[in-house]
Amino acid sequence: MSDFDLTDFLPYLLNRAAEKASRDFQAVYKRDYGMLRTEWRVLFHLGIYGAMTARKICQRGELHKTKVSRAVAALQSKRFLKRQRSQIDGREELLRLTNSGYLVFRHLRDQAADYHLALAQHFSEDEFQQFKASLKKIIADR
Amino acid sequence: MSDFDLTDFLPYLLNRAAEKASRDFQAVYKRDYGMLRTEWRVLFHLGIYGAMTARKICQRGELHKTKVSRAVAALQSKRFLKRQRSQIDGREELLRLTNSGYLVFRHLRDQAADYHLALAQHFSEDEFQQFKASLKKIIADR
DNA sequence: CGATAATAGTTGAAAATGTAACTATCAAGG
DNA sequence: CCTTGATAGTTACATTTTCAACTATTATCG
Repeated sequence: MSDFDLTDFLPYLLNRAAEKASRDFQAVYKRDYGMLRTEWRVLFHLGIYGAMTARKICQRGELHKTKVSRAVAALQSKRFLKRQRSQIDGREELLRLTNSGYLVFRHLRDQAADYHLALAQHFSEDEFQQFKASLKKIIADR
Repeated sequence: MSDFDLTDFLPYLLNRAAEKASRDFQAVYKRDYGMLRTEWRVLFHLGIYGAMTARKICQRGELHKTKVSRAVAALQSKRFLKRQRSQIDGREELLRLTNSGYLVFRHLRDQAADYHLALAQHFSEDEFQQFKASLKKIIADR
């Protein structure tokens, strides 16, 4: 019918691979903590890089501020983080994980590391490095 | 705070790369034809592989049947495809692009090829082949 | 044949997302 | 200071997606 090969079209491949990886890993944070993808991302940003404002999370993760705003509200209602209004700039809030939020982060971080390792099994060390480098090229491309 | 590197976590990288590629290419089919991602996928399946049932599209593209059902309805209302109830199995419908649907497919296929080429520019031939092979590994992994 | 189960596809309600408009605070120039 | 414009974050509304229940048809097996 046509010689265009869908299974070679990069956006299609990327989407299917991402959907698959997301579904697999989502199973963990959704089942165990009822979290959504953006909540997971926010939790990880705070867990890894420490307390920061929502704006910083938006910048670092290229997430829209409404997504982050909702994720923060959800994480707060689960008591995984606290907000602290800045004394210097009254618009900003510093977001900081609570103890239980940090425990959850560590649990999920370990699960993530396990899953990452399981995926890496499919590749040689070189292949895997190159694969990640290629993905970063796509992301970095403005 | 933690030595886990988010920017090296494969599901995260995959998601960001996929989001970026999707956003870029979505601009074309959304702007020109008001189509959604699943509509685009269904159109491409029919354009490339010829007429088939919704069920086949679900299987081939790993799409949920409600998504496909709604995409088919949308494409039909745009007059891009026709349905034909099977004589053999009264539950099935054969989906077939109309002439205008096929024209749209060809236009988008060309745009896709262009975009694909633009992405490929960032890689050597070998890198690009390897990149696609890696993505296929992820997808194929059951 | 007739009951039960399976399959193709649709639909409605709930959840999630995107877009734009909104509040509150800060910055800069006159 | 005071007006205008920018920024941090929230909210409302429309669009999409997901999940489960539904209809209609075919398959299986006593």
